[in-house]
Amino acid sequence: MTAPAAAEPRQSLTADDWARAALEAIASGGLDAVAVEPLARSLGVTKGSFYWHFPNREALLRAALELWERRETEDVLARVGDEPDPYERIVKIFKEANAGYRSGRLYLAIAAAEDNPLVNEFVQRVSTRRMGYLLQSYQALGFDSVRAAHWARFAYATFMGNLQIRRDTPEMMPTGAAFNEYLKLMFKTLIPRETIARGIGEDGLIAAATRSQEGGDTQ
Amino acid sequence: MTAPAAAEPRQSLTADDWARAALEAIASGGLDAVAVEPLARSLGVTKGSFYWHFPNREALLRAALELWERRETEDVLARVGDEPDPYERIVKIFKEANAGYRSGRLYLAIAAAEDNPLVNEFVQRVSTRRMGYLLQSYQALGFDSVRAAHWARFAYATFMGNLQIRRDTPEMMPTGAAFNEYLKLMFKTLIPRETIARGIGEDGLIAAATRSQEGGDTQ
DNA sequence: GCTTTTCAATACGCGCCCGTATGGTTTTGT
DNA sequence: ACAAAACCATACGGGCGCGTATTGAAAAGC
Repeated sequence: MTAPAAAEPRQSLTADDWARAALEAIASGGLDAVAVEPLARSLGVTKGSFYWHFPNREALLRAALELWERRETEDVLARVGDEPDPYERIVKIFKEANAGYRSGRLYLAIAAAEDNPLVNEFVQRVSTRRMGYLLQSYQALGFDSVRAAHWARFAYATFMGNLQIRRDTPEMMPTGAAFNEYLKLMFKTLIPRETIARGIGEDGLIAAATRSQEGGDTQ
Repeated sequence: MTAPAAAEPRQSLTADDWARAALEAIASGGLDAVAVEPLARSLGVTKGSFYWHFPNREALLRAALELWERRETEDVLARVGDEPDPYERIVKIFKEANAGYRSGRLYLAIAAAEDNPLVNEFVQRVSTRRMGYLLQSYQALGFDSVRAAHWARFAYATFMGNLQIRRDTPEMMPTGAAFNEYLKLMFKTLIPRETIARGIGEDGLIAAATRSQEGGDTQ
């Protein structure tokens, strides 16, 4: 613990190395942690390197956000893109989002700087795309677009909130079997699959919602 | 638009004035916006004033957080503390949290800096207290503590997520009648009434619950 | 009336970050 | 082998925020 340490620069840094480091910095220190000199130190180089790869700090920020957006969409697509069953698709999205703590933190950290117009632009796109998946899935479950939008928003809000809870008050989150129970409860509640067969009426929704709590909750 | 403008300092500033200004700053610029010199400018004075009222920046931050915690608990207590019906209590918490956009922004801004130990301490307390209300309410609805914890967490996550959506992608949030529909959907889903009839068996509660379904009044 | 106390302006040094300028070293092409 | 390009170090000026020191002026106490 003598100095901030310096990872040896294997060969020669690329712009992408800087972008990755910037994302790392955001995840653990927020948007303001994207500072040229500290990043240079953590990469074991000096500013001289940076200003060869980028014209200024904002360019780095943009590169980092682009990397983030790419990863985000690729990941989601790769994991749930080919799932045919809409129910399972929603489940996968949920689990994926609830499992990857790291990416969750990153999302929250970036979203926290939504006042920055550049950041806001990216958050907008990523959020819209994610919500789009959910919307499609709920429509595939048989909901008309209005109700699908409500349920999709509901589900999205819930998992965003879970991320927040996980970050801010981890003790509130159950672990092990209890966590699985919690997940199951949310699935049953947020994905009323009976609605498809039963036709879509107000009563159907209520039935689906209420029934969700008495199902066998073993394991 | 010549300078950042300066609100005239009515009389003489108090420590509380500074704390209020600091909270304002957090709401619109994040934790880092709590900076002595900028705040002094916005208050129409100089640092000389600040360092009479506070020993340093951290003291201001603490004062702001204390003010926040006080407001937060007072507000919640004042609005839903005396509501006897647990169903209505949950509804009120939800509506309150979903209506006050300002306080929501503030919460998110503060929580975004949970890496700061001081901040984390306060977030912890406020979150725990809020969650406590929900937990009690669900227990009053007839759930055993495990299930009540699950439902409370679920509801809390959902409304935290709604805050986030409202801040980051406001277009996703419906307005007017559609918003009331959305709220109703969440109420019906997150506050299962069946348990009331099964558990406590108070007819009055059921009446109150059904009554609340039609009075959607949250702009 | 005069002294304290209260509140605030001004001036200074420090640290940290940005961006530029300039030069140095290592690779690559031929 | 030599020039060009890629990559990085060092040094500088400027901005901005923190904290201290010192002085100044209005209100309160006696």
